[in-house]
Amino acid sequence: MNYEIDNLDRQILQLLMKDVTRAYTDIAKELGVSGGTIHVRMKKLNEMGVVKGAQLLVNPSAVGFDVCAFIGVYLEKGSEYKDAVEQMRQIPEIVELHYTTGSYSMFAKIICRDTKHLREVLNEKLQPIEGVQRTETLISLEESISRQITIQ
Amino acid sequence: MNYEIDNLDRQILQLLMKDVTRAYTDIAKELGVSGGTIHVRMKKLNEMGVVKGAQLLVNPSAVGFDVCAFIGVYLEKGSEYKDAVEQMRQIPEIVELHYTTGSYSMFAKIICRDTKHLREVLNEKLQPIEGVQRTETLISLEESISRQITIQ
DNA sequence: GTTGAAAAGTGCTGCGA
DNA sequence: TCGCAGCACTTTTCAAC
Repeated sequence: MNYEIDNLDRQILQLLMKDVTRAYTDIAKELGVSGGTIHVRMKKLNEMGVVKGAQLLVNPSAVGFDVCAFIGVYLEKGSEYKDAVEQMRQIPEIVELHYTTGSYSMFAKIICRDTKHLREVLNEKLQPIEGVQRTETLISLEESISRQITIQ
Repeated sequence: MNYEIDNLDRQILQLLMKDVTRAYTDIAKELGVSGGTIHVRMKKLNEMGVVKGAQLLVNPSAVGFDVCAFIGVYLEKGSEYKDAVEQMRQIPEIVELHYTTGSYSMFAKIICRDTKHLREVLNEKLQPIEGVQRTETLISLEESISRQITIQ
């Protein structure tokens, strides 16, 4: 199951990352291969875990989630990381969690309805987690860029 | 064009956020309405900008992008923000950029091939931008959680 | 591994309630 | 405004190269 991604794979991915609704036959035409080939490649990329499906892009503020924030978490000991992750997984407001270098032990991205909701999550859900010493909050006032990587 | 999102809309969004490949007719069955209704609602949500299409989920490390980092950027003056954003938009490695409260002026998420690539982006692309005083880098050693918000 | 066409399923549009 | 049915399109599959 180890397969090197070739240039055709990368081209397919790049085109689909730009517009995932595009038809395979259309992509096939642009790249000069048949629609079946695109299908076979995408199936392989899915099975390999290179592609993890697709995601609906929803504007959070349009559904009532107006506050985006980043939380730096200090743990008492780094070894408590695994337990803390499991507990943070139970907090649906956390959309990203990273184990990072630097002064923080962990770094989370969190999306809430409003500042009151954010305070509730911080005080009632995050801070009570065992091993969490303190947190630092960065509130995003504006998301100026949001896009995917360019793979070639 | 101002329309309140009702409960049916939220249910449709929640189901599609979990699995965007799911057929409208299938969702219709679960929610007890017709397939046409789902289509009308999704069309409305698209026109309203609540839904901004879909995105292919690619595992960055599988395509050779192994380093994910967060960069806190200090600007000399906050007023230089707009110009700086425009220049940072030209850096494809930056996938997210936020204007934040706290000690940083801006906060960026960046995805690179390796640490050498990261250093190049920092030294040759980011630091030379006018108004950028200094930067702080947090490297993500592991992304433990990555998901979407739960809207109800 | 790629191709081309056939088969199955889906999204989309118009009409009726 | 919502639900139903037909049409066009796409994905998927498969045998052959």
